[in-house]
Amino acid sequence: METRPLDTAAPTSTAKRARGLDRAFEILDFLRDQKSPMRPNEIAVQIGAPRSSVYELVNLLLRNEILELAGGDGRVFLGRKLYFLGAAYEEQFDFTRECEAALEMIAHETRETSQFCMLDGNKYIVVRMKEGARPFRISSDVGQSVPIPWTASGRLLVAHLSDQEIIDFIPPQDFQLPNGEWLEPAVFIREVREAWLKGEFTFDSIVDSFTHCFAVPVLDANRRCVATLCLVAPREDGIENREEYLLCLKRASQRLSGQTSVPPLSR
Amino acid sequence: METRPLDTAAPTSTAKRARGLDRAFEILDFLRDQKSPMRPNEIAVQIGAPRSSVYELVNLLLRNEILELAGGDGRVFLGRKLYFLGAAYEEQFDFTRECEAALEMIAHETRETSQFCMLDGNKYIVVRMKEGARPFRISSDVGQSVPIPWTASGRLLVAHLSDQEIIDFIPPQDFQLPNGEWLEPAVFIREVREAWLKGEFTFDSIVDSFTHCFAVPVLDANRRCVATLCLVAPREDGIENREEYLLCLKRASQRLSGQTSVPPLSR
DNA sequence: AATCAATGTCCGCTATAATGTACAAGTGAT
DNA sequence: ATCACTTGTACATTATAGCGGACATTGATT
Repeated sequence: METRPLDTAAPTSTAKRARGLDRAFEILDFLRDQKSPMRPNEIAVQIGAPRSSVYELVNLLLRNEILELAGGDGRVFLGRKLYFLGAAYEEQFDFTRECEAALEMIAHETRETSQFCMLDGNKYIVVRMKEGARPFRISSDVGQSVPIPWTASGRLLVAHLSDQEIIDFIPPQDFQLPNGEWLEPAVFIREVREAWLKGEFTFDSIVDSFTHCFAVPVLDANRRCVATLCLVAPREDGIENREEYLLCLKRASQRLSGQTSVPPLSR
Repeated sequence: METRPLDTAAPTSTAKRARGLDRAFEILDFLRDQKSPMRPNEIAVQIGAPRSSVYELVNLLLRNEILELAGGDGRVFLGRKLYFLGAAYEEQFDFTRECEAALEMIAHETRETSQFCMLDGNKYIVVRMKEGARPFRISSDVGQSVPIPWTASGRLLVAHLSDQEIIDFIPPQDFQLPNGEWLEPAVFIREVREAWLKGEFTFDSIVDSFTHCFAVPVLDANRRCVATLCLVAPREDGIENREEYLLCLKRASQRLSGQTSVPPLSR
């Protein structure tokens, strides 16, 4: 019926005149990232957009209650309407309940921190998290965007793409790990394929130096990985209980997979 | 430092060429209302927008993951990104936790159904609800838009507006009650003023014929009504326990009011 | 077969939205 | 007092986004 040109979702930076809609969502994403109200001018500067455009868009978004004045001094932040729209999404694809139950179960059996993760555009994000029995400082907060190659889940979340698509999909600079080293895309892709075959991926976290990460895929009706369940454990614990932990994760993911309540992956 | 032109929020309907952004959010609101995936063509027809425009916008929104393919046959629905944005909003104005606690408390003390309500544009909506001990069919679902004059909470939610602003704000046809009768705007306004003075409004529901509704305001730091707590009880129960219920509601609202976690009302 | 309605695509026209630029006002440092 | 900087507003220009309308498919109904 159609085949989208596969625009790589990237808001394309080279365009001379950006489209209002794209700019608008760029603003929203930026605010989400900042996690705090900002002034239009500041937004314009930071996202590298013309001031006049940003002012106009911000006013439009305010009118629609997509943005709200917040924090005084003309600062704006994400608005109530987004909350309502998000709630409507959640209601339609009601994965949160089962998801919460799955995390609960994992946390109960393993006493470790467990997470439910997805892709947001071309980044990885933690959608829900359940702290383990002895909580320790986890590097990635809920809702924080993280480069895909930095994470165990990342190996599974792009498994439905071809090699070339993976290359095109992930921003090149995201292959630079937090320690400065570069991860060879070919190596990453090999890990992706292996992870998909085994239905799991585990490694010592790249982001910190004391945890071991486990990830297993959550599949939609078409057996595509739309999300992951993962588990973050202190390294010794992780190594020691490896098989038990993996089994637990897989049991949980099995229960989630294929449910109609899991949102399908487009394309 | 500035005074926004105060654009009266009206999405201006007379415009010849609608702005893409407005159309886009019109689509999103429409989908929220429908609560199910729809085809672009159908959307265009129902919201009375040019087909070509809607197709273009839908594609743009798909690219940004604001919409997702869902339900097959090219149907689209609200997308994951909206969920993420909504979550970010919720985190910033973290009223849900206290709110949930307040509802819990009310439900526990009264055994009746309690709700947390706000304005969504120029409509009333139930943001959260806690079913009472003996749940009965409540007319208004969570997330459903309802005309302001139909609800007890409506009397409080517009209390910060002047008479004229109230008239301008509420769509004229919303003064027609579900039974077909017209509520005189002047009468409504009088009720608004009284409700605000007493810090409460109660009446036999207009929407159904067997419940009595109680509403009390939740105030922000500027003492403006940004939300309401309300309680829906069978009529006899409502009349009988009137004072007790009101007291309970007011205690709960007191705890919520003025918290920084309550989102401020713009303008 | 023929007709009609519903759906998706394509393309040219033009109203207008995005932009650059100039201006004004406030703030703080020197 | 002067400069540098940040923030918000106003306006003219032009690239383009929204629109109308033609066309192609499909599937149901006659």
